[in-house]
Amino acid sequence: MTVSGRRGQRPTLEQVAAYAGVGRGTVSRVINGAANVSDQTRTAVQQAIAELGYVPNRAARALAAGSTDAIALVIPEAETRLFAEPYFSGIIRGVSTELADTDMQLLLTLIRNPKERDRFAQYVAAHRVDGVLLVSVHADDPLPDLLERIEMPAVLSGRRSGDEPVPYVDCDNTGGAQTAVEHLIGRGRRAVATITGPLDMYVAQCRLEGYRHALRTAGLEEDERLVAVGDFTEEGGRRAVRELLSRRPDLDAVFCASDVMAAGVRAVLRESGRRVPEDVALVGFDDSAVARHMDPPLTSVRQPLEEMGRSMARVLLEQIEGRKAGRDDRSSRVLPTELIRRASS
Amino acid sequence: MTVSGRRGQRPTLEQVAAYAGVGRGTVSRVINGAANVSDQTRTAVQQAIAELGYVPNRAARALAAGSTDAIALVIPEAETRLFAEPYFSGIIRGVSTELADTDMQLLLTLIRNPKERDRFAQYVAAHRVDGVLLVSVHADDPLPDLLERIEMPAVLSGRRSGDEPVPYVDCDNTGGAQTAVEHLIGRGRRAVATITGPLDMYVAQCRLEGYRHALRTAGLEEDERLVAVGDFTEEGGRRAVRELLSRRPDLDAVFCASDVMAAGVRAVLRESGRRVPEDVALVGFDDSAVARHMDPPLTSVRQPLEEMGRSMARVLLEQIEGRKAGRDDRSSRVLPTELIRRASS
DNA sequence: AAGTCCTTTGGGAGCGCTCCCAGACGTGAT
DNA sequence: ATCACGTCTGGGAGCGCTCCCAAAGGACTT
Repeated sequence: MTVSGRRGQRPTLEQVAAYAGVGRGTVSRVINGAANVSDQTRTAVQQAIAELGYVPNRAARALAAGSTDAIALVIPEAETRLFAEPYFSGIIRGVSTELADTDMQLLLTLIRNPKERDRFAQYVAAHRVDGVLLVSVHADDPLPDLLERIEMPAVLSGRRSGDEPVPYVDCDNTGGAQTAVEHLIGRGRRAVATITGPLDMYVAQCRLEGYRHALRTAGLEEDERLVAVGDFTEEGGRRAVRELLSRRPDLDAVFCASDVMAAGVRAVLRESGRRVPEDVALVGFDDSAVARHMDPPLTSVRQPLEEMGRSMARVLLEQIEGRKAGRDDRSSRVLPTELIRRASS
Repeated sequence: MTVSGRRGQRPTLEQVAAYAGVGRGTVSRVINGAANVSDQTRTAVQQAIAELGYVPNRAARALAAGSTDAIALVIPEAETRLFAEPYFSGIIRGVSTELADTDMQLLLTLIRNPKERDRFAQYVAAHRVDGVLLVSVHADDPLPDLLERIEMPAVLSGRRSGDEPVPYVDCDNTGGAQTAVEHLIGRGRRAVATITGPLDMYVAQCRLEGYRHALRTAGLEEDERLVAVGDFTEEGGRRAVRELLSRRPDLDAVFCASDVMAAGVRAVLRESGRRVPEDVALVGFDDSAVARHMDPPLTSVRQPLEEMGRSMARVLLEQIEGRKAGRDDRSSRVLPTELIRRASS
């Protein structure tokens, strides 16, 4: 009899059991940390596992147990380019860190078009993953509702609206914006303008709300001519700031809802002969690479991306765990932001 | 009798077979595109699949077939921060694109420390994936050799040395550097300096070689005082350019082996009262976000990241396919770079 | 001494698929 | 009519695990 096993014959549960002189069930119990195993037996099994270098077969486990030990991280492709890169990799890093101690696998899925979305939807519906992490979904994305319907654990990064039904992890956009604007006011600026993101995005609404709140708190006038709607792109920032300058040429500070827009603003200010920060102070949002390398370096609101990633993973794992135990562990989290002060303000 | 199936009872192969009035084997054959199925039967089965919304169970398939339909993308954590971000996400995007038509899954693994590396090594040894994509491995990383030993298909992004034994996909670093320097010379610069990466990295050696080659071709002197060793960081760029300026205050161009170093160089040049590009022309490498947002925008050598990712996936899939068929399909690829001209040169 | 309960254990019965063998059927040659 | 050969098909065996039931044994009680 030759050893079968079509490739790199790894030991199986059965072999470990035989080696340790116990039954299959017992080894399984030891591996899965079930109670009801005597210390003596447990030790013997653990030794057998170590000596044989046994590693459970994931596919077999998944098949038998009906779970997959994998979660998917879904990233809409469009966002990847737009949102400054740190967002993307920061979140991944956090998620990965949190998963390192688990034996959950991280499945990366970029969704570029409706066809791929449908494919993923089907994939998820077939229960190929235990949970889903959705990065920066749009308000009209059908995926969250689909997941809800098939009772697939999910966590969003960011909210689609004020009363997001799906568990999420977000940063305190309102508070971050408010702090930024308070900072500008604290530096003596009085004509503080803002360039928002697209206002159909909740994140943009929040940052605008923070701006308004800061002005109100400081007792400053809220001049609508100081508010311009942008779209998170550099070109959008350019356009918006030109608008602002034409309406209120006396503005002495601009709070941009993203660093990328701030880069556009900076360029236009230079063209118009205004110095930063002497004539116009500038603050951005995201603390991206762009901010650090601008001239002068841009003060910006930092999101705790890595921590957000970790939280997302944690919240998702709890949800999965809870579902298994028949509970309903759904929670969300909002993390604080931090103002990174640089020379632009 | 109620329907069993512990969750969201998806149809199984068996049920499809019953529905179509054929045997299990036949359905399996249709799904896997095997020959020897009459058109009539095939059509009937396909219809049954469509009507029942059948999706094969991956775990079962993996268990029965001994393959996993998944490949791992491994990223050493250290690199994530260092290498400008576009690298990371560009490659991922390409890989993902190429995999979209396959039903291969992409597993993302960040490796932060030796412990995690060992864990991954074990994971791979247990054949939990069909292949591995390694992003920017160091010369002393034991992973490639391990993979070689256990005959696990693998592809590297970048080479560790001139005669890389493991299949790789790289960009033409030498050619890119050469083009960049030729461009500087073409603009009338004669004292062209370079700041290299750490010279124990092959990529740094190549870019230096390209620099040298361009000078030689143009018949310019190769003054060692015009070469400074950097480390791909901004601070390293600062230090290196100060060194260069002290040795050759008359330099009129600098080719930096990375954009990030160029950012440091730019700052030092400004401090020293030198204008870019009037006094000193500047070219970087990577075409990262930093390059676009520098003042003036930085001319830089672009790597076709997305295409590299696609190639990596393709090369790996061929290798996996080949191995299945008993062949040895190992190939590597070197892709061309492109000089993106901006105001800095 | 018999009964009760709890802890610990072994192993059967699948999970849903692929692989492969044997059988059914058809075609053409003898 | 018989045989050989090819094409197509059904279904058994098994992948390595988890789940769960029943049995074995020990500690107490009555």
